[in-house]
Amino acid sequence: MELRLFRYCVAVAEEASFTRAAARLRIAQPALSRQIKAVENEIGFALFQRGLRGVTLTEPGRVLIASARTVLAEAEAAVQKARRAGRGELGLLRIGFTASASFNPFVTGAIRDFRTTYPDVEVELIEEATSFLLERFATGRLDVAFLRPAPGEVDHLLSQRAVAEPLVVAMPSGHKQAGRKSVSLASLADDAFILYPRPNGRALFDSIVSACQAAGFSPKILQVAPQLTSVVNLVATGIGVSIVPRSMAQVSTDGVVYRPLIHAPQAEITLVRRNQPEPRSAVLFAELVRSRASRPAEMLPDAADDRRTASRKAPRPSRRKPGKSTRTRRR
Amino acid sequence: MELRLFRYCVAVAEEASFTRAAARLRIAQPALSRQIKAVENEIGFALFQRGLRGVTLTEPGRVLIASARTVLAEAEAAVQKARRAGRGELGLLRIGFTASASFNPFVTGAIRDFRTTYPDVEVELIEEATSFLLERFATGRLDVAFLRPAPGEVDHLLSQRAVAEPLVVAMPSGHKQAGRKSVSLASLADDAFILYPRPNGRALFDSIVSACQAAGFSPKILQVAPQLTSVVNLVATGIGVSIVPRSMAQVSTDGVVYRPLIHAPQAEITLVRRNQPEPRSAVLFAELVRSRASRPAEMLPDAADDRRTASRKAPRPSRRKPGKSTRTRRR
DNA sequence: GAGACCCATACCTCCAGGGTATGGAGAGGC
DNA sequence: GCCTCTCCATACCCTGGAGGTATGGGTCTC
Repeated sequence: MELRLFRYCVAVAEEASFTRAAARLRIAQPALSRQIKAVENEIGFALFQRGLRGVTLTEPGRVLIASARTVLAEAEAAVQKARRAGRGELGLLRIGFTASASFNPFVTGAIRDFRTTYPDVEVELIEEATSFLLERFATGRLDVAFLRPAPGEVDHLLSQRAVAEPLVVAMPSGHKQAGRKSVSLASLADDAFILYPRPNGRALFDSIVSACQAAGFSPKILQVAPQLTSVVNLVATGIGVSIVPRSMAQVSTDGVVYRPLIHAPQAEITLVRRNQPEPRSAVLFAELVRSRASRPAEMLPDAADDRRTASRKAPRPSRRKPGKSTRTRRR
Repeated sequence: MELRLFRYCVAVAEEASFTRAAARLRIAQPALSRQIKAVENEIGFALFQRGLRGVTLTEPGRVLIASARTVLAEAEAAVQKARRAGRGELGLLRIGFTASASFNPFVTGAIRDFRTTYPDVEVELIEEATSFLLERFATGRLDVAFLRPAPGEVDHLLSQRAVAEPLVVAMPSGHKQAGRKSVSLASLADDAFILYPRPNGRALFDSIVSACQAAGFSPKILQVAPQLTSVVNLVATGIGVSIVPRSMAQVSTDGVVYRPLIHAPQAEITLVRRNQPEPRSAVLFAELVRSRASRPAEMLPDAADDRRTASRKAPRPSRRKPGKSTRTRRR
């Protein structure tokens, strides 16, 4: 059974006449008669009651035509949906980001912006360490990602600068420098540094270490925190200080204060995406990020909003559509 | 776009290979390649990412295949449903009956029985006077009906005897014969008779009149009741008596008593159906009625059940399926 | 009874879907 | 490094079935 036959049946039913239906279908009446007969043979029952003034539907005819209409409509809809998917307006986009990027209002704002601009694209959020994100790219399990790549780490992928933010010091509130308005790296030469493992995020690790070396010392590293958020908690215990991207200051933990660094190095967040079988939605996302990046942060209402609400209880009043979901994965 | 192309796309997606899919579809691989390419041209985007070891779906491909599967399944289901409709197991059956027949447990039992046996046949119940039912047959707006035809009235239709029941007297409870166990027609010679208009039901009217004449008198007819149920209410007012089918005794109204007639005439209910473009479900219904009619009433659990519950508040605990409905029309 | 209308049958045409042969490109084995 | 295998694409040919024309049969209308 082919859709053509469904179309013919519907036409005959609507015109209540083989002759008129054939005219509408731009085929000859005998051809139509034969095709309808073929359908009736396949069904095993007459679909039309041939009368003297046209035809009427039999009961199986009524039932078939009712279904045929929906089948035809859905077939057409399937093609349209595929086209939309081709344009990137519909489908699935897997967005990865590192824990440190997830606190950046530019990143969260871009994702939210994308979801409202393209509501039919299902967004899957994947928070993982840079190394795992890159592994996902290699195996095709990720479309775009915000991360902080080390030099050369993403040469095989398309990448574009998304946003930069200065690093700040996170220190116990009882630290001797805690009273200062800003802190120089050199003054932390004797402190223990809490960082997370270098393999999980080479770029940030290396830039912190090299900034210290530029300030004239090699940091004493207590490399114990698996997650970025646990770094802050460890700082709160007083065992050491840390250097984190400024947006981490949103995580206001009792016993931790954040202070700007004098001559602070910038930590860049890069948007990376696959280049070979690249879904169009990833291109749309990259374009959206690019246009956001070209605007100053103050002009981004979402980002500003994000910063204000970040420390509150429900930072994101997500009114999600039924049927659409934003899945989030963490390791 | 034809279903064949959907089938091809699904096969390629499932096999992840043009070669294997072609083998499964029993066509040559180049033919399949060409057809898929045609689809991709129509969509405007590649559906498959050609790799070295087979192919993978692109995003528009994923979207199309997901829809294609449901379209294919529904197309197949449409054919199956039409076949079922042809066998009478699915569709619409319009069952008519007169008011007097609607009180007969055989009739209601048969309808209920049909609904449980063929749950996918939507039953439309139409309660109208015999004359209107016959008019509906003439214009094809009815499939089967329970009625009491006058001689020759249904010769152009298929008809079969369904059930017979004796006539009984309905009289005011203060009537002088009310105390008797059974009543002879002759003893009612001086009473006024409440009947409904002859054109609405010639058969019953005529059989009552001729029974009276056989008993030696012409009834004085107060012909004022448009509905059968109002006959009973009028009897309750004390202005006269009536002769009704025994199953009407279910309508227990204060002030009315029913008494068997001595040598009571039988009132037959006939099942009538169209013969020309007859839906198969009407045949199934007629067969069901025929098999019920061949069994004695005592062996019909539904009928017995019906009689017991008829005078209660909710005579029919209709647990109807969602989506299916039993429509009822009255004039 | 002639004409109109409508669907069915008979027979012919032609193109699209399918087949065979072959090419090209990358992966893997020796 | 070359051969081979795998897999998809291209080129070209063939055939079945969809579609066209001519015509017939039945019924209603005028």
